[in-house]
Amino acid sequence: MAQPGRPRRTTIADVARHAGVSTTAVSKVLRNAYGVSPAMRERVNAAIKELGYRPHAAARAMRGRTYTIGVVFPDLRNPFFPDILDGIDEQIAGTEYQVVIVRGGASPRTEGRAIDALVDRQVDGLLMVAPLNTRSRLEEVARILPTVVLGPHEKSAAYDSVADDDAAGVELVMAHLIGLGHRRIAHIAHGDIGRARSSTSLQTIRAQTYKRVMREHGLADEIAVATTSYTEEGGYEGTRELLVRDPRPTAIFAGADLAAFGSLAAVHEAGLSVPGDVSVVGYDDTRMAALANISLTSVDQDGLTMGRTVGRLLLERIEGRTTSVQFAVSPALVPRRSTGRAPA
Amino acid sequence: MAQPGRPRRTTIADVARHAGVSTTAVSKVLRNAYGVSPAMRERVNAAIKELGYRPHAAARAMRGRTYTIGVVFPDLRNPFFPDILDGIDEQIAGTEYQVVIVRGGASPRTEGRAIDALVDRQVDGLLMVAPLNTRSRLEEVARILPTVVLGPHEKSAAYDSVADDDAAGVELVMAHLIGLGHRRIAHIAHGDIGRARSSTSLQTIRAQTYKRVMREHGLADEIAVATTSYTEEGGYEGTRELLVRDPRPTAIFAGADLAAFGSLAAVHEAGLSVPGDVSVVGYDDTRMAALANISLTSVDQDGLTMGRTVGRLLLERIEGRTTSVQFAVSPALVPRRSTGRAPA
DNA sequence: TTGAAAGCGCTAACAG
DNA sequence: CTGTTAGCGCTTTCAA
Repeated sequence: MAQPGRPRRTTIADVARHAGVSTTAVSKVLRNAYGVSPAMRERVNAAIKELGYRPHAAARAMRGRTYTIGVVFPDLRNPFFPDILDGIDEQIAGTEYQVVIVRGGASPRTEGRAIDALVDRQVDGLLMVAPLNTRSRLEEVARILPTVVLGPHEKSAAYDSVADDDAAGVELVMAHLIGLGHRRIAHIAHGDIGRARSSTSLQTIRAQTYKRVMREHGLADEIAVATTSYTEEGGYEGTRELLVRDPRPTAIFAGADLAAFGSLAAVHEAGLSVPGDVSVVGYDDTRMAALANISLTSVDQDGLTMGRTVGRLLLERIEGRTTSVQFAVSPALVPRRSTGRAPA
Repeated sequence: MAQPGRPRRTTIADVARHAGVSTTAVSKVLRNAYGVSPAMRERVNAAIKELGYRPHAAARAMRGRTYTIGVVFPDLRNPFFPDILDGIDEQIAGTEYQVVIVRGGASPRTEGRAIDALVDRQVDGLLMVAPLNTRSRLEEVARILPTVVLGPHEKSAAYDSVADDDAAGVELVMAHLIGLGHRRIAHIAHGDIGRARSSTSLQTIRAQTYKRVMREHGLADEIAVATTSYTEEGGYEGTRELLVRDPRPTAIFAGADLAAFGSLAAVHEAGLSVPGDVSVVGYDDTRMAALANISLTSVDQDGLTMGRTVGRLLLERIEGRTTSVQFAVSPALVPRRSTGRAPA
């Protein structure tokens, strides 16, 4: 693995020699630690610049921090996720921290390996997005390192959580559809594979709220759920399944934009028009939803704000906060042309 | 940062004590190194399992490898990127390696910082996807660690490269459109900001090939390029710009699906039909392109194969290969309903 | 085949 | 305010 002629890295010893000071002095300057004279600081910084010194992360990790924040995403296809990263980056800009992303995959097992990998690499903070692992597994990790969980509606003493108020979001959607005269409203859900305590997952809350609102409006008999996944394929398959019902639904509420895109495709393929025959609603308000030819009614859960909040909480925990906090972000309905009055 | 009561990690010393052997022995077992008796191997493995030992990555990094492969993506919104990761993961499955992803951002400066961050963290291998930094900067990095570059058509002695045969892909698109009778074919390009040697970047090659084919067919006067970016916004803005031309183009070839989605939106917004008034073509053949209501003609560059190739090359280099190799992946045209005969 | 011991580059007591 | 020094957990000579 050693490249031929691979140059030795510059170390703090080199910097110290160059500046005519001790390695301790260099270390202190690097960490902005207490007790360095301005003169020394200047000399050290000059030497650092001259030698092009960069701290060796592994060596730092042996004693202190890695200045690394690990983020576990279930997958990278959801266009909503980059917004979260933008928010985090905004918060850590100006700090020495670096965000690294790993994919958790679709099962608790692969996700567990991703978590282990980050723990082994001594990240200073961990963000779990829509985790599949059990709450107790997450708490175990949170005891080892500062952890924030995004998605599930959980109050844990061990980690912070940030979540969209999914119940409120779904209520907005349902009020919108019911207000347009729809009664046969179907839902596309994301299967809660493998997660032991699923009652707090965002997908479960969305599905449960859908059912509750249907019942509250005397539409219990019209409840129709296709449980697939929050992906294009999931939305497509789920919609095909729902459209064969007789009478067929006049509105389809997909739990995520990605699924709604698949849903739109299936509706068109069935020779039906949107919203003339079927209204379609998504969730996430991704950029694609706003495009003129898609114009998908969706729920904006403001990923940027979520990301900012996550970033801030993580930095706070890294700095020593041990009390746990929860944040709920209020969603907003963004009505577009994919929803209209129910057909007569 | 230390969590209260944070449990000390199990180390090889613990394992060694538990198994009644030396730490050297444990280390050797962990690395499948030469010179351990089966009996000892077994005892050590048993102790590892019992104690739930996991190697400390930073400590390993001080002497040997980190078992980490770093990937730098310009952004995470391009739905083509996850395919690449799938291919890599397939190759490294079964090894101890872990892929970590960092975002390089839209400028050479932010991308440079991302590279530095991975170098500081001693990754064992680096994949640069569609890099913005100069070739010489990449070669500098490649001298430090095994590097593969995906996207640009460059032959470097320092790193391996994998690229789509973009010229061939564009020729397929152009032949398709010209075969349908189009003459006023416009192109949406991605601005090559900041990259010193841009002649090898995939976006430049796509744009250059477009121009060349136009000239070869006596359509030099019809060349129309809107240089924005390979994003929804870029495609939207670029198309609006192109549609005001008089006479307007009958076909728009966007350099990426993401841009093509924006293009479709702009065409619809202008009250024009696809492909009746304007044909639209993308590049990447993402999942969304295949959806029934989008049905975008596109070019499949097989991200999965690219990812597999990248993964294999990286492992080879980590294992010691120092000669440089180049791979070109042949693209295929996937005609769909977004293209049709040119209007009379 | 096995183990003792010397670092890798950095941080954090602790002394001066 | 500054420097000396002892490790962090692992890999790797080098002897036994």
